[in-house]
Amino acid sequence: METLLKVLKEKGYKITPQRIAIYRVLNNTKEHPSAEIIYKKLEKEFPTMSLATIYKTLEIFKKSGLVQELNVGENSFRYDANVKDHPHIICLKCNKVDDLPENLFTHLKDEVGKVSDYKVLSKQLYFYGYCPVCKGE
Amino acid sequence: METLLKVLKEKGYKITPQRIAIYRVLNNTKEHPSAEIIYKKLEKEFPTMSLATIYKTLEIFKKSGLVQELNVGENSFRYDANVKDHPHIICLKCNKVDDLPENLFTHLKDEVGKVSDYKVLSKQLYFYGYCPVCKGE
DNA sequence: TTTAAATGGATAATTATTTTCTTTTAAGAA
DNA sequence: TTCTTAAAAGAAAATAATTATCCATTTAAA
Repeated sequence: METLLKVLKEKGYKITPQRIAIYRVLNNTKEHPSAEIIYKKLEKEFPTMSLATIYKTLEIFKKSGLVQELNVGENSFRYDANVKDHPHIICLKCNKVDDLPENLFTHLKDEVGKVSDYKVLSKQLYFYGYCPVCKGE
Repeated sequence: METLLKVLKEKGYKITPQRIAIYRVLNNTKEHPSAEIIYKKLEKEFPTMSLATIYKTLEIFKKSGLVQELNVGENSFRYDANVKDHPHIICLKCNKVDDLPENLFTHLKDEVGKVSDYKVLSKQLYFYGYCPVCKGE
């Protein structure tokens, strides 16, 4: 949370209750919520906050490196306050999105650089299957 | 192309000029076009074809395993007639999407299965950077 | 050739996201 | 602490991609 305050100040953005709340939601969950979900989680505490504020805030967070945007193949984006480069795994039945260990596959970027002629900067790795709960059904 | 005819027949879908044309576009390109792009590529040949037809057809192709849908982080999907599980690399400047060799990283699914308690079925690997053209600028 | 079922095309409807505009607020200056 | 003001919030309208609906037409199987 100090991270949030420090970064916002650094970049010249104002520190507002809404921004703090949105960051808190993201920082306290492992579930990689969408804008809509964040909105619902905060509607009791901030009854007047609009979805536009969520989107604008997420945009700022993204630009500032405070969150990363995930594209797991749904019709909306999800957000993760863990900005370290780490893979995700998605349950095809319950649509849960879990983290995978960050140290898994750290070497892949270099290998791709060798075979591709691209200057490789980042990656997004998504695995799909059935989660521990759903695979038993 | 025989694949298309065989699969459609197998699954009980009718073979129509539009479907053949859409599959032809996808099968003859490496550029992973979106629905919109496919639409534009075919508008001379099929001036009356609507975008809805493209979307409906892509849905059928997807369900039938004739194409795969890519989610490279844009606001629209891209489509690939190469349904083999292979990684992609996206240029952050010109937005080109290239294929990476299929045999790269075939073992990853098993490794994830070991550490995750998921039953892992598939994966999507996206790398980001600058393409050979753009990296020189 | 016949005919039921599937498809295509036009259009309206959805859904996620972005923009616009007005009011409110955070943060530094006085 | 109060004042000032640019930035932010909120409401509502606008976009853009995608999906659904409806009906005339086409396809494929008998």
